[in-house]
Amino acid sequence: MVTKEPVRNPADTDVTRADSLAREIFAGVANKWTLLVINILGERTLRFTELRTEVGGISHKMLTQTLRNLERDGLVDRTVHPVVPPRVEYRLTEAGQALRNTVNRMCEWTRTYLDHIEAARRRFDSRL
Amino acid sequence: MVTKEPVRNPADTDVTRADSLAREIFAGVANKWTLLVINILGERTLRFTELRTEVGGISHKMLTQTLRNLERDGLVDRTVHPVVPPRVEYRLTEAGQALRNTVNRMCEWTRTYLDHIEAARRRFDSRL
DNA sequence: CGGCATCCCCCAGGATACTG
DNA sequence: CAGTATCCTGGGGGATGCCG
Repeated sequence: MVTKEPVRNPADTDVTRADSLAREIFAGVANKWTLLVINILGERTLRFTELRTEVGGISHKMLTQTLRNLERDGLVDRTVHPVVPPRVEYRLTEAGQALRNTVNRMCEWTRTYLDHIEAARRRFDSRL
Repeated sequence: MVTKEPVRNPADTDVTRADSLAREIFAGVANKWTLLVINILGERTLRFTELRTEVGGISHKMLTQTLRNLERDGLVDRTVHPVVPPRVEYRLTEAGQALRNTVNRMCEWTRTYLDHIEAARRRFDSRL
């Protein structure tokens, strides 16, 4: 007799625990380059170089690395067109799109609180 | 003649630009420790040590540093009770709460796609 | 064009310790 | 208990170069 859906050990799904799988995944995704790339890759399909120019300031190396991780986690699809010069296209998978929704909110949040934060900083810095 | 609300230079609000204010703020917030701390500080008010134990794996130094940044940006309020031993309490401001909403979604996303991602990784790793 | 490897530097971030 | 400072190491991340 087996449990059909072997329910995951709750310890794995707890972002709070330093050694949980959830934490591992969360930490892997929670960094600026990953989130920015996901944000740029909206509904669109983009080539490597397009991505590179759209994500301001990202280096060739970091973009490659970020994309490999995203591909490995199944958040982006990578399509290689067998032509010369090579044409490689990236687009979000369904899982990637889902994450993108949250990233979008984060970007909106940034815009919404820009002034607020800038003001808070001035206040904080100008007292002592 | 002045414009009443000096509309912000669009360049400042574009997360995409490497040198925009939006990017600066986004990048400052888009890292695991900051997001985890914000997530833990839900509606609750927590003391330093409580936070320390609730955010598994964070070092004393990183927690201090993260909290200072959040305080500076006006995302958390810091209350010092003049007693000995000191009692310092942290809670999210309205801006912090707003950000927390997006962080929560990100945590939920992590749980939702745990298996999905784990499977994708196995597939990716096991070919070549 | 896109991937991968190499070199290298700088700083994120941990460990430790002293103050109020 | 909380904050600050110092020390020190690993690895994040840039620059460059060479292949397919």
